Amino acid sequence: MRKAPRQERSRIMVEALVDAAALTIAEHGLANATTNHIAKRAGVSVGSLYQYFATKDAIVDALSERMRKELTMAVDVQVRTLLDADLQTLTRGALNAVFDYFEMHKGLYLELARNWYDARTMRTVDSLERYMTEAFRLYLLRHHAEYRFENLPATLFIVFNSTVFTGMRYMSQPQSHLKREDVINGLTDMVTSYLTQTGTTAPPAKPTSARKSKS
Amino acid sequence: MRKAPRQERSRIMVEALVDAAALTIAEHGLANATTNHIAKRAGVSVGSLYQYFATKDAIVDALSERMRKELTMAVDVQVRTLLDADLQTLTRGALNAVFDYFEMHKGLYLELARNWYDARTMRTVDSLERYMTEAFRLYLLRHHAEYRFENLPATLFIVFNSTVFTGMRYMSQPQSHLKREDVINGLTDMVTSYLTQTGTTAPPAKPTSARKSKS
Amino acid sequence: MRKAPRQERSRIMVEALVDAAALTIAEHGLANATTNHIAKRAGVSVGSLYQYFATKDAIVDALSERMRKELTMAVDVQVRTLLDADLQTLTRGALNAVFDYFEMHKGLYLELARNWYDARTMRTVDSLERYMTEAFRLYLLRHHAEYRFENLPATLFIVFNSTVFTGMRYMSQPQSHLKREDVINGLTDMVTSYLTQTGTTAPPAKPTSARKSKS
Amino acid sequence: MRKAPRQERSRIMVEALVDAAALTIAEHGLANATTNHIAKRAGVSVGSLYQYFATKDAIVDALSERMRKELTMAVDVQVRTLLDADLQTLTRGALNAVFDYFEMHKGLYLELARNWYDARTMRTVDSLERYMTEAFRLYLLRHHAEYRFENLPATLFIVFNSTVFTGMRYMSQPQSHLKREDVINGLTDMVTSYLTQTGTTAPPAKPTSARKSKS
DNA sequence: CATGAATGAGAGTTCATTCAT
DNA sequence: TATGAATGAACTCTCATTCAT
Repeated sequence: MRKAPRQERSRIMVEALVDAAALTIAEHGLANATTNHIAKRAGVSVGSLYQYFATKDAIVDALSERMRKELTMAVDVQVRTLLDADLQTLTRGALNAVFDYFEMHKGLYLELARNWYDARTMRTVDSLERYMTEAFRLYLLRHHAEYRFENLPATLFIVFNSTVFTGMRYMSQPQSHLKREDVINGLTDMVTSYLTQTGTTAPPAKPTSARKSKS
Repeated sequence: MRKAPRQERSRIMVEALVDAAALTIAEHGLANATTNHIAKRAGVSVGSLYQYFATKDAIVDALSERMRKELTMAVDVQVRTLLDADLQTLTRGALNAVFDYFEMHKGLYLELARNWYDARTMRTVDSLERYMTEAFRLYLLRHHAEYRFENLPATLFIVFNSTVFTGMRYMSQPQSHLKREDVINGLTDMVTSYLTQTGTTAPPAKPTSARKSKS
Repeated sequence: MRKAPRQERSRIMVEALVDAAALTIAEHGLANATTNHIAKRAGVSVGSLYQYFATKDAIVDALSERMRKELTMAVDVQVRTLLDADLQTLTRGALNAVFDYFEMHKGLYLELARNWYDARTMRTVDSLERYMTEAFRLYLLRHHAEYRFENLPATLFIVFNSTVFTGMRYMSQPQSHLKREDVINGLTDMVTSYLTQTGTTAPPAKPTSARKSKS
Repeated sequence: MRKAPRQERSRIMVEALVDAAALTIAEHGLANATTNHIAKRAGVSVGSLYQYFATKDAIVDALSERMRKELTMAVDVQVRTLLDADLQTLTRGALNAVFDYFEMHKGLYLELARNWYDARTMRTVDSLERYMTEAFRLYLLRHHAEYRFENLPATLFIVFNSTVFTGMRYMSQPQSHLKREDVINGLTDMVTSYLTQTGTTAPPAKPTSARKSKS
């Protein structure tokens, strides 16, 4: 089966290197993961590493990208399955998918997640947010009879970040006195009640901007 | 007692160094901020820096600590003032305090916030969370007639992290198409509706794993 | 098996670095010999130095070790050859070997010798002492008809240190008004007369310094 | 008694600093004793230290010098007392004086002694050697009927260095299996037998390299 | 293409020395 | 004079990156 020799080999090498990067970062932390560590772990020389990645950052980027793809896929599966379920079920499903994914790679991508805000990973977060937001938007549109929003982008931004970061923080703690189930339940409740609420947004009844939100 | 002798001078130097650290970190990022950069920015020599801080980490710790104190204080003022207000007003007040604080130091502490999960800053986050959680708990107890919770710790964990991280993410973006007001309103709504909801927590009425849920 | 591959190159580099260390230490003194100096003198970068030695101390250790091996070997040759010679001949032979060795590397290891007492080189001295002591002990046992000692360990300790340090001091002086031959002769006489003496050890006949020594 | 204010104060300060240097060096080792340590230990500021000593080395020099003076004095007392005693008694007396001195300051000057060969302390050793050599020479001259030497300088050089360095090495060891008494006795015997021997110096009666030293 | 020895700028930290108070 | 905060050159060691083999 000696087809696709070049490209195939190359792809395998890249995968192996990203794997090694994941392991090394998980073990030593992002800051202490050296290119030599990674190369050795991948069973190749540093020289080879630089044949496939121009820069150390390029590897981390690739790892972020892979994480993004996998996470997206994991959520996507849930969302497709639950497109017709009610909001609560969908939310819980999506959250469970995310929690599962992180737990599956226990600590593997966690260190990466910890550096979430690195310029490097910023792109990845943005991309992830775009996808999730879009998915959620589609769901909401499909159920437009039930939900109506004044400011959909803001709502989605809030829902995405609240759930993702709270989940990430939960899983970042060595051990928590909270049970995973409770966190997921809480988040689900919060999101559900937020999205299905009947009323009252906007400025406080300060001097009473008196929005008679009959809408 | 001459004017501002020993201790005063020392305090000023420490402040200057922490300021410089904040600036330098904001500009170069936490990882690339060197002790020499910081010292130079503070207008002193590295030697002086090490006269006041035993270690590079010690400076970052000091900066974290300062941020924690200031943020805590900013929120504390709001909370005390609004102890008798309704939940929505209180939430909005607290959120505004946090947003104001960060905007006041625009980018100053932001880079620090970005590295939120560093082992170093972890302590600070924990401490902040403890404070905020306690404040919120007191408020809720004072209004126990109105609110009742099954799992208060989980609820508070979720509220704290959702608001803080969403706010932080919002302000981390160079520019957003969302208006600050919208984000604050959204968060406020979400928290309010979550805490005042009437029902339904817990496992979905999943007919699956055969929970005898008659639903 | 190409010519001198991995291991050979590595061995050469190590040798070159130890050589450079010897030169640098001889020139600047142990305390002022920096890793950068040593690397530069060896014609390589600091990085390379640290590829072969984990620590600055590791180089000095290697240098000490080399000195120990060479010195031991030099003396060993003499001792084996002269095992059946008389004590005077053996002593002179051993001393000449040591003097030759140091003169051969004129000043090369001298600075190292000067720091003889460094914790670092202490081990080396101890090892050297053990070897020489053992060699001498074997010689004495072989000639037990002629020599008899009350306190052999003490005797050997004295002989070893007296000859070695006196020799070292002699060679440490930029120039001396004494001739090498005279020093060696003197030491030989001293050792010989000490080991072949007939009598009188131990505390002086303290009470009554009136030692009946008719001599 | 307010006489000699300037000079007296100055002398006291110098003493205090040298004392502090001795303690600090004994505790931290010569290489790790900083001027700040020494000044603090002396209860003054670094600035003051530099008022009395131009350089860090100057303090070490002063300490060496003091050691030299004290050691010389200690030996001098013995030598004067024993000028008419026999050689063995004199030697033992001198050795005991040296051993006592070092033991009295257990470890205080030991670290300094360890660095005996430092350019810095070289002078001191030389001076000490000159004194001891001279004292011994006087003794020998006084007893010229008994002792006669072909090469007095070489003999004295050997005796001085053998005894001093062997003694120093003995006391440098954390603990030795040899008893102080045995070492002193051995050295005494060695010196005595060396100086009172009847014959045979010079090249071995080697028939070998065939130097027909008729010359 | 693979290798891994070599590079060297740069990081954190120390400490002898100075000088304004 | 005494002080001790300030200095900054120098040190050890690291690691992303290159290039001869």
